[in-house]
Amino acid sequence: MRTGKGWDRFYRVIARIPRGKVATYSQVAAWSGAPRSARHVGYALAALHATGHAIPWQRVLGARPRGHAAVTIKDPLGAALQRRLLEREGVRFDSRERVVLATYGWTGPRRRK
DNA sequence: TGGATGACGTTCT
DNA sequence: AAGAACGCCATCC
Repeated sequence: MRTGKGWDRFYRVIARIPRGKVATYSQVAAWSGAPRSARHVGYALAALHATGHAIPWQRVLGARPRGHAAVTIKDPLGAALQRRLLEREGVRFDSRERVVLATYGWTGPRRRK
């Protein structure tokens, strides 16, 4: 991608999110070492379109109150795709189109063992 | 070089 | 409770 390595940190964390689990933009930012840069995680993911990536972008959602997360992609088609991809791997959305992090949230990268 | 831009998040109305 | 207003800050142009 034409944006530089600044976003590789985000991609590295996102690439480790297990299938069937999700993380929020702010969590990815924090686990990448840039705790105030949640926006840039989304910005970095938007840039993936051109790269022929292998990043599980669909596993990153926007934070919501009470331990929930939701799709925040503005483009309706992209949003529908994200939800479809997640449901395909077992993530369930509630009646308000939100995901319960207690069930599907990734707990973050493990410290070296 | 500086201002605009956002797949965000929190606080204030 | 819903929506507007900010704060954030790497990248773009």
